This record gives sequence, C-alpha cells and structure tokens, in this order.
Amino acid sequence: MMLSGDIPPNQTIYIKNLNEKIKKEELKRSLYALFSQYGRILDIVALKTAKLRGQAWVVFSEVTAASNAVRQMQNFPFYDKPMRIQYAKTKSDCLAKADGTYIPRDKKKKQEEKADRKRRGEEPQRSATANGTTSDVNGGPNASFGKPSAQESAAAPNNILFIQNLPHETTSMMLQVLFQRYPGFREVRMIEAKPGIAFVEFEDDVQSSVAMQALQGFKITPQNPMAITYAKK
DNA sequence: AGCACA
Repeated sequence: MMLSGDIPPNQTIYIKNLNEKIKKEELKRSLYALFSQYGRILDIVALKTAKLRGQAWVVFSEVTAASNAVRQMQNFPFYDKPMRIQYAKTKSDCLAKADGTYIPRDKKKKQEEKADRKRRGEEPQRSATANGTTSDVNGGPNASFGKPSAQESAAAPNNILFIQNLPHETTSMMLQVLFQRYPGFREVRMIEAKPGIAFVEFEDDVQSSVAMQALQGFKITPQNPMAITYAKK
C-alpha cells in the first residue's frame, strides 16, 4: 500500500504545512534536530519565496531513514501545525553531485531536463563534484555519547533533566520537539539569562531516564552534543 | 496548496 500519495520512496522527504512565520535558519535547525534521529542528514533545503515557503526538503543518507521519517513523523505538531510529509518527487542535487550524475540546470528554463537523449556515450563528467558531498555529520539515531563535562554521572535520578552544551540559538520549541516523544514528558524550561542550558521535566524519573538515554549526546549541531544529567534536587 | 537545490 502506497499511502504517501503515490510517490515512490526517495532519500529525500518533502514536508509541507510548515509554519511560515518561522525564520529559515531556525526552521532548518529544528528540522535537523527533529529528523536526525532517523539517520544521517545530508542536506536541508528551505526557501522563503512565495512559491516555496512553508515547505522543506530533508535529504537523508538512506532511503530507510526517509521512510521511517515519513511514517513516524506524519502529522507531527511542529510549531503548532501538523507536518505533512511525503517523499520528494525528484532526486536532490546534493545526492546527484555525490553520484557524479549532477547536471547543472540552466537558469533560463527550469524544467527542460526531461530530454535524456542517449546521444552516444555522453556521460556526465564525474570529476570535481564527485567528492563534493557536504555531509554534515550528526550521530544518527543513537549518536555518539559526548559525556557530560566536569561533574559526572553520579547525580541522583530525578524527573527533571538538566541539559547543557546547547547552541545558544536553541529555543524551547526545538527541545520540546525532541523530548515530547518520550512518555511522561511535561515541559521544557529555559532561562533567558543563561543560554546553552535547559531543564526538561518528566512525570517521573524512570521516564526522564529513558529520554536521557535516548538523547544523550544528541547533536543539534555537529559541534553541540547534548550533555544530559539529572537536575539537582 | 505549493516539489528545490542562492
């Protein structure tokens, strides 16, 4: 059964019904945070033009990651709007570039690359671009553990988690998006005067522990593995 | 609703 609107599986997912008020950079960061749990993200494309606002493309390194994302994040409430997710209709440029199959489209006519005449053995030159992958590296589903810095793991379990090493631009919405999938999630609290940290509350300390294990070391950006400990009582 | 690659 092909519920995804009859579009065949693709490494790239197409998301629509996104909140158009969110600035492009924040949107990309949040999408990255949200979707990197399904696998390695190679690129995210979002434009704010009249035609393209409210939509985004997330390029995964594996089709299976895209499939899981399409299924599991379907209708996920994101900035107060349910995401509508499909497979992308075409192959992303960043993948074609990695392939060596990338053919630059001419700026004039946007849509005349249907003509794939087999004119002799005219292969695209797989030269410089073949290695031009910009694969940002996140850890994937169970990312590398960046162990908490100074004070260690020996804090008593608590239903409240203490998150450190967040990028300063992190918003509580971004964290909510990450943590709310874990049972018992209550709320995220951030302190304006203290960027880079947050508190995330669960109903009990078993549930908070599950979330901590799952998201320990999670990278919102490649430079920012989350350091999660129990909050002090 | 809207499928791009600034």
